[in-house]
Amino acid sequence: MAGLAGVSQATVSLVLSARGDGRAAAISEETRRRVLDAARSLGYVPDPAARRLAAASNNLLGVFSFTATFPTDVQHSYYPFLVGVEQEAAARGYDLVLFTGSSPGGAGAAGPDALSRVRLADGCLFLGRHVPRAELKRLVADGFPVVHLGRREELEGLAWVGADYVNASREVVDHLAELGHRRIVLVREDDDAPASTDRQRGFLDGLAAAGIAGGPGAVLRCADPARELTARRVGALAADGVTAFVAEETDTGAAWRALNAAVREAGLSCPGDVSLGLLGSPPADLAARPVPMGFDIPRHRLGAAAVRLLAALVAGEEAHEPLVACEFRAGETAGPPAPPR
Amino acid sequence: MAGLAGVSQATVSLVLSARGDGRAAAISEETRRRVLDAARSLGYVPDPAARRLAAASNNLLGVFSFTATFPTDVQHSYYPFLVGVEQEAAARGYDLVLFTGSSPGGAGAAGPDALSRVRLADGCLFLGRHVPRAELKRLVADGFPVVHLGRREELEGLAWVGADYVNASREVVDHLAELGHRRIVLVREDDDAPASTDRQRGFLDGLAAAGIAGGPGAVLRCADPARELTARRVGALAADGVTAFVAEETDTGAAWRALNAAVREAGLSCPGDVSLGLLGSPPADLAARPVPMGFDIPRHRLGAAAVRLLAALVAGEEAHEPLVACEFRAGETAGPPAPPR
DNA sequence: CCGGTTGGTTAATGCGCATTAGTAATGCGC
DNA sequence: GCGCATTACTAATGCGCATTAACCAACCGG
Repeated sequence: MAGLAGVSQATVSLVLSARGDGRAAAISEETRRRVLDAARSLGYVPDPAARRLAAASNNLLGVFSFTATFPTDVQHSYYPFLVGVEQEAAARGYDLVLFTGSSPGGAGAAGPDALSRVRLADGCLFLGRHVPRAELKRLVADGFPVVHLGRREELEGLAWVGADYVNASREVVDHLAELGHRRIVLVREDDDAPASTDRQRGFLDGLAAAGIAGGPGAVLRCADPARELTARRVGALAADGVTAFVAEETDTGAAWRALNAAVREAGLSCPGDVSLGLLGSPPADLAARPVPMGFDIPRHRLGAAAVRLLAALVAGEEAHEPLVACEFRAGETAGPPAPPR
Repeated sequence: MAGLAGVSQATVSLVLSARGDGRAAAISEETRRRVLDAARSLGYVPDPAARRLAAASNNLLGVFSFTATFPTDVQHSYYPFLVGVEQEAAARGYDLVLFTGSSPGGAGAAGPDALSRVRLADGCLFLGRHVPRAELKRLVADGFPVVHLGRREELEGLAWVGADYVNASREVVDHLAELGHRRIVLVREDDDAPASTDRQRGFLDGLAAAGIAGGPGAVLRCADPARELTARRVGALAADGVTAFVAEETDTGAAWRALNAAVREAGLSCPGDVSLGLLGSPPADLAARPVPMGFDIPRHRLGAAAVRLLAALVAGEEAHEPLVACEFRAGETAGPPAPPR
């Protein structure tokens, strides 16, 4: 231990774990220097496990992902989140521990104690849908700082950050309303995930704010968009006065794909005859022109927000606003409505 | 502690940390069951920090990158390596610690002790060119297990893994020779990085093996390929009997770009009039058709190899072969040479 | 010259576990 | 019935640190 090179042991601890703020502890400048020098020359570093055991903290934030953190399929990865996570963690002086949760062949994956390794860090961020509830609940119940990336309200007391789909969807409708559209239809899939219901709520809010009657016809709920959303149906709606369509974003992008196909087949031009909006980002294979009007989920900001929240929890502070605003994207698929015939 | 619910304490430890293999310790079946039941009903989980403290190894592998690990610019990131690193680490039961070395605003970034945090893990992987030599040397000298991703021979005793450019480049030439080409020219930039010289060596080896005279004209070294590699020059070479060109891969892809442009301008068709090879992967913006003949650096395998090597060092074993073979890519830019006129 | 005070340092304690030496209980042979 | 081996468990120790009470020196006012 560095104590030999210097003078004592507890002193080393006092020097190395000196809190930057507040009272600068009772250590003479000379001693401090001696200790630091010795530590450097010996390459001494306090053992994080010991630090943690001794009821302190070790400046480590865990990241536990239930799909491989670095999947081979980059498309559906958490990479964009991690960009923000890493930046924010670095800015706050934390290092990251990647718990390789259930990677292919993952080690600690199986057992019920897979999650317990996480306690090695000061707190932990969870990514992915398939987090075992029981385990997570225990962590929360034990007062271990935990933040879930993505909305997660069913679990009492679990902190989370998510994107504000309601307001973002509302902005899309606002935009269409400002352009002059009075008949707008939402195409969504038949799914009750919060991400879907949030978007619908924002959509309806937007209609209401614009003084447009929602009515049951304003939302098209399709179990199989590709089959149900035919060119004929879209054509009929357009003929009936609908001038704008909005589709929700999902993993598959089915609603958006079907909507686009139907509009094209119906012989309608996009910004000209009807305006289209996408409540999210386009799937990778449709990312090229034309850029859809809609919004982007600020994944890196979400990651950063999650770290901020986690850091606050670790520090014993209270949680703040968990919703992060999305970024409106003007795109090229929305314009003034065609004059009625 | 679960001891109360059961009978003792050390017994709990014996039960819970029972090694599956070997001698099943001296615990009666009944006691074992009692302990397990109690543990389950109390939701007891051994504190990993304490375990590590007592066991003296923490199953953590460090990853220290001198550019942000998750850069905003995904193109030039270490992401592909990390895919392999994570998989291999997971497979071996290690967790990863990301030392946010010099991320923008990084915390421990500045000080000379930035690297010493690394000792927290059982060993550490280093990515990036700008690793401070002195610090690294200290780690190595102290016997701390260190592996550098990318060739690094100047530092005595530093373990590293790298791609085998020599053999990969040679294979490219072999392929051309088999197709019947007898006059092949290498276009490279004016840089003495090992990645460049390795490729040239492999190229020359390939020529020699095919019984083709290397001669000084076989290698075109350009400080500024875009300017020096004109259509006229390429045309002249082709007229002189050169039937195949090979370009080295660099960050910018300048040599490959210039070669392609020159061939096109010279009015030469690619697999028809001349064959082209790229010693590496095409830059992202040229990744579409036509796929160049050449080789791919198996980044994820490199990452995995690095972890294997590091794990071996941690276990006190000796290092193995540091070179990882590249994958030959037939592509669409090479064919039999045009018959001489 | 003494009690009081402050600044600087250390000895001692405990975090929760793995490990090892040691104890109690039982079985076995002679 | 006594030694001796086995089996089943426990007491004790230490991992490396943070923390805290305690200690020592010097200094100060009275």
